[in-house]
Amino acid sequence: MVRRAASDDEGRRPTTIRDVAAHAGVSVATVSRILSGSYPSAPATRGKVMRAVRELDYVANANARGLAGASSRSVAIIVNSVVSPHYAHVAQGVQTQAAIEGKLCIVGTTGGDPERELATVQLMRQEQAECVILVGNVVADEAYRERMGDYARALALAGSQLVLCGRPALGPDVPALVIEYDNTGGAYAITSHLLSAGHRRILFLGRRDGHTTPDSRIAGYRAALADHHVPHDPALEAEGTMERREGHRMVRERLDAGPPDFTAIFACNDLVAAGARQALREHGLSVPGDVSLVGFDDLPPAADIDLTTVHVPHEELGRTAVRLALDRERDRPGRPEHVLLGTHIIVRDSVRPLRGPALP
Amino acid sequence: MVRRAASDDEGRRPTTIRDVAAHAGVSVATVSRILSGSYPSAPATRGKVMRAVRELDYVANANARGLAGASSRSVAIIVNSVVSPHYAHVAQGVQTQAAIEGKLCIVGTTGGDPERELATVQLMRQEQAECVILVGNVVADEAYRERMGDYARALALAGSQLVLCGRPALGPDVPALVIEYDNTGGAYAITSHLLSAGHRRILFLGRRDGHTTPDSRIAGYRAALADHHVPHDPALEAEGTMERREGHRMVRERLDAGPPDFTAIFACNDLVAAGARQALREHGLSVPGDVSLVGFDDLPPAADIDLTTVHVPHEELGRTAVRLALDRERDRPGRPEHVLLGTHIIVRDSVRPLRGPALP
DNA sequence: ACCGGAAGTTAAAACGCTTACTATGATCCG
DNA sequence: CGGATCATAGTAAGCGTTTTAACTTCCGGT
Repeated sequence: MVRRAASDDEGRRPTTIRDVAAHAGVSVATVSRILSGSYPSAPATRGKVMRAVRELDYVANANARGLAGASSRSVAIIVNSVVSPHYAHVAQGVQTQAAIEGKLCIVGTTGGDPERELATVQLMRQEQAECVILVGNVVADEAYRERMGDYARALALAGSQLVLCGRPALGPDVPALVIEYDNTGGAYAITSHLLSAGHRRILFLGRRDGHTTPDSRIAGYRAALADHHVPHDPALEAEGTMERREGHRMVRERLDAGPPDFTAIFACNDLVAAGARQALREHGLSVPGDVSLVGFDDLPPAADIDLTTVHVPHEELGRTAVRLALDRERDRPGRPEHVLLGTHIIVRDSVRPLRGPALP
Repeated sequence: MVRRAASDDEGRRPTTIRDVAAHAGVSVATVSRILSGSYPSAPATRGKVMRAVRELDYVANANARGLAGASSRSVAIIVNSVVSPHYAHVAQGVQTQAAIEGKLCIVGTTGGDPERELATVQLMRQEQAECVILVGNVVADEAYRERMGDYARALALAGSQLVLCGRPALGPDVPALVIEYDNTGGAYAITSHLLSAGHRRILFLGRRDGHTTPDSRIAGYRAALADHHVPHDPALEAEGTMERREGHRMVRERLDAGPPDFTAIFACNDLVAAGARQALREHGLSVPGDVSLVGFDDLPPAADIDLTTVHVPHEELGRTAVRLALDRERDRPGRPEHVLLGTHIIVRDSVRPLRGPALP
């Protein structure tokens, strides 16, 4: 059986537009036109062609289609990892909007490695993606910026478009769309929330100089402290990545070293907050009874642990990225090159006002 | 330099292999062969070509490449949603293995709609994906099975391959790879775990007849009850979908109606368990103090809420799907058509033994 | 009766690449 | 030293679409 199928091979080649044309008794050009729909055609012809398509179970070859002229109808998204809720939600937005626009979505992951990111961009360029969306946090290394700038130019030259999603612009002369959300503003707001509750010693979890996301969040934290005339203690800025276990580690190490010298914690994201919360409980401290805790992102773990946090419009970020990138009237004066989406606090049950005078 | 290269052509058309050939002073065939690496070539020629590629910043056109013979180098994955941890983790596995095999990954989402799923498979067929991986739970509707069977055959005919990942086979004559994990076994094991702790009235959360995943999990639950000679009370099977808020709803409605008539809960997945836990706490019941709680999946929410659950090898599922699908020695006798990956219990802190005689 | 043009259709030229098949020297054996 | 062998490189024929330009009809208007 299998052997027969294999030897039939030349006969069993997939149906092409030529087969459809022959079956319907028209030319390939007509079939192509009718299928792409963008051309007048007699109803009778149309009927014949559609029937042939159904009978032969014909599906167009996307490669040939892409080659012959029409754009490849695909958008590319590059993320660190698909399992991280942050990226997943942005990806979901991209997916949704891509589907609406009739494009499909190719995904690349980098594991946070700039080298792999660059390589993946090249891959997407090969693939003729209509736009390449880069999501998230990255090292603001100079050599890297330059290289990415080159790629942005290369993409633009090829009629594609680089989109930076949730990360700062590369430079004024780089042809890239930037869709950001207000990291600093959100961090400022939630730090103020803690300050209003009377907290003065707020531990920041996840400082990581040179990484764009933590950098802008810590900036909001510092600005809020300054505006409230609370002295800034660098010792209250713990260094670490944005992973759950890092949140756990940072708090554990701190508590192992002695009793807490803070009354509240601002974790640079919800994952870190979840880790921190676990470490606190392991040391017999409750949230918010003993320590107040806030995060950033408003992603799944937040609701589960009743965390007050900053809501980030992840899906909208992705949708906007696609929508703007595909908005092909490039010359249209109204088309923004830089979008900043707002963030806002979600109050749950992880912050308690500090009783009595709380000055250090 | 750049200006010259651009003005050489009438417009800013992207660099082609012909440009590279001209620049290097060789034929296109030579460039093609050197780039694909699958051919002997003199080191001198190779050097010239590589330099030209670098100088012109040439990247091959994947569409043309796919058209001209070489396979399209892409695998397709179709999931309900990218944000659900379950799908995300499988997708991660697919991504990883695809990257290892040098393929890229195109993703489609269906939102759980069978109609959209079918449409997306067609889209992937157009795209000439080397395999199409379908993940997860689905209604076992007969008409749907038949249509999917047709698609499986169409894909096979086109040299592609349908892979069913975490869902049951379509039928004996359907050319599809099936990668499952042991839902029933896992459910049996964790139910036994509760039974061994003395629980006799175990509430099952998430019955949904006709949906493959809940069906097979509840089957394990029932089998364990039967084997332990515990009477099976259909009233202890609450109906609902696999979402967090549904877990919350099912438990809330139950507790609103009267005091708990159960001592433990088996939620059909971790998300539902998280929702259930929240509802319990809102009613002043603690886990595991008052009620024991277990889930299924071992995904992020589980660790945060200290949930005893069944570990599912999600990533491995995705990796295996890609690996097997691309294993193109179809005739190789050893190539399995059906793989069943094992599951095992992860014990955390959400189950407490029941004291004293616990017979109903 | 003739022309201009609309409507519908077609032949054929791309699109950028891979890959038989073919050509060219250089090397080697008898 | 003639022809066979080998290592490279080139020629050209597709791959399955889209699209341009051209070609029929078939009108109504003059």
